[in-house]
Amino acid sequence: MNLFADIRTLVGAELEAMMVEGILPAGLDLGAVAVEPPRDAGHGEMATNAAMVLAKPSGLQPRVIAEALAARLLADPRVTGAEVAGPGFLNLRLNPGAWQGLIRGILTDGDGFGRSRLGAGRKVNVEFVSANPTGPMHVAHARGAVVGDALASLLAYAGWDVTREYYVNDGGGQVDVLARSAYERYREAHGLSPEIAEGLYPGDYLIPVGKALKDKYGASLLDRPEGDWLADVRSFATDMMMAMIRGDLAALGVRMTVYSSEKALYGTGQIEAAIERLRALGLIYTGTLEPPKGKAPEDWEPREQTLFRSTDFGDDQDRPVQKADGSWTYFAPDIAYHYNKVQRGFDELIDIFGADHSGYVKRLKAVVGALSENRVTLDVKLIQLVKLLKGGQIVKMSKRAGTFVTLRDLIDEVGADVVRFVMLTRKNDVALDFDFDKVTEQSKDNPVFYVQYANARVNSILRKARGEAGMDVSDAALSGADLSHLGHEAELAVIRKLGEWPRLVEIAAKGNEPHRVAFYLYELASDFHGLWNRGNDDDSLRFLQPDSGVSLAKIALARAVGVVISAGLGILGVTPVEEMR
RNA sequence: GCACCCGUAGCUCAGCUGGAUAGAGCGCUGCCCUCCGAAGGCAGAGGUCACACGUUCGAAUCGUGUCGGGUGCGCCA
Repeated sequence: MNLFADIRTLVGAELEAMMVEGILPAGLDLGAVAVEPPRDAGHGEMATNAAMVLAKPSGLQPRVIAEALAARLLADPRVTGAEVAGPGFLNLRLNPGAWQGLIRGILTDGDGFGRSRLGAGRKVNVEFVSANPTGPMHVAHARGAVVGDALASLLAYAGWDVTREYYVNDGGGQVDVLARSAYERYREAHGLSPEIAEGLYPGDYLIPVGKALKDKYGASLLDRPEGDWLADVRSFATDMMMAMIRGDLAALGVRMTVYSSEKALYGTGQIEAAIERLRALGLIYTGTLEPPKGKAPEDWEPREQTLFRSTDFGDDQDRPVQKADGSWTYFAPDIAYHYNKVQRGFDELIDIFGADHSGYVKRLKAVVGALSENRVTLDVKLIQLVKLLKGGQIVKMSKRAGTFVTLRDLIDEVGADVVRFVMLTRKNDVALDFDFDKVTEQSKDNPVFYVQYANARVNSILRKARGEAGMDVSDAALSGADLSHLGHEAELAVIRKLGEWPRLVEIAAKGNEPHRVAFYLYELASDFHGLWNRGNDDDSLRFLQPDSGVSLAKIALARAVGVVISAGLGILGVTPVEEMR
């Protein structure tokens, strides 16, 4: 149920009829006609730009179209006002009954109110997190994890068939470093002093890996050349790291559908096949790159390499798929991996990357386009940095010094719900300040608290009605309420906000922008708190009334707010609280 | 040098495939409340949307250029 869509349908039908009747020229494209909430509520409840966008193609004055359309719309019982304003807007007022009916729709549909078929069941793959399996997740990963997870939920809610995927980078040099680091901890477990050389991972989290290696292999790996143990230790340590990361993700409430392995692509011919496919398209050649301008490496020497012609797609240079020694660069298995996703039948691919991967976007988009004959789109969301603040100070993080803040630390300190909500209070391409002091504060400054508090108030109303008044406040009972009691402007304002929810879901899903949900929830909570506060001055605006019929209608409104907040928080992966403590 | 992102109120940020007088929170000013419908409420001041040109009936939004900040740029992933 989507009132904006309903009215848009009405407007479209009337415009079609006007074309049939010759009032408008036939064959006009109505694609740009929109029905939206006006920016200023004083202008009305809904506005359409139909007259303005059709003025030019029809050769008519906007006012002429608008007035003709207005007269027709007024014939619909839902429309009680239609005024031409500004450059040609048509501002509509709706029968209060139409808005009140929305409440009944929300109570009937529950979580389904706002669900959309926009995605039309198209298959989308959201690849996110993909942290290297070399240590625990830290805050830099957390934001990408939350954004990816919420985006996936949003798209599912809006009608896409969503796969959540983690690409495990277990095939490169960094897992060899992991293995060597773990081996030193293995020696340590045998009472030898570890030699954590420059470049190895010094973190304590590898101590248990060393012990586990000792449990499994005893002393059999001691004093053996690297070649004897590297592969085994690598595989063992990688598995333990992935188990730890899965635990971190679970603690954050992030679900994955699939874990794909980079290593598994090697030796299967998939990399070669993907490269050959590109070669057939004329996009792979052997050549020598120019040294980078500006900052040329000191040891630069020209080498002949296998290159991908990404300059054809706007990249600033072609990109090597093979190193000078003939082995694959990271890019090569990634090509194969994206080819694999294309072959699995996805219609859309979304990659969530850290902002430091920005240089990687063009070549990947080029690869996906080329390997799918432009059937599959790739959208890359770059996640900007998170700056941690504590007591007004920036918390400095250094991977080398081992002083980075792990995701677990963060969750232990403020809770997964707070981490998730706060990470979604910015759009992804803007840096985010995460202020420990603010996010745990119980005040209006803290959006997490403010939204949760609204939901808690809804539950408080339901509890009281059930307890003190002994009312039946099941959704079935509430949807039978006489909603004409909800006629006050402050109440209608909340209802109108609720009416925007289905529209917002579609807008957010179209742009792959889950943060819009968080902002919407804040606004809805704000309107609801505003209505609640007015009850302090005006008894008739309180939710619990002496007249049980009136009470039922007002409780229905509160419950509808709770339904939408719960649905929204569900998309964000935040647990709605029943009660503030 | 090139590519990508950002530049909106004193501060932190929204701004819905281009729409009306550009919004919110904090901070500031004034009034009210401080009776658990508690963890404040109401109102007000405050902006050449970095700058210039262009497209359009209409630009914070699209295009080009300039300035400022961030990130990245073969043999790491």
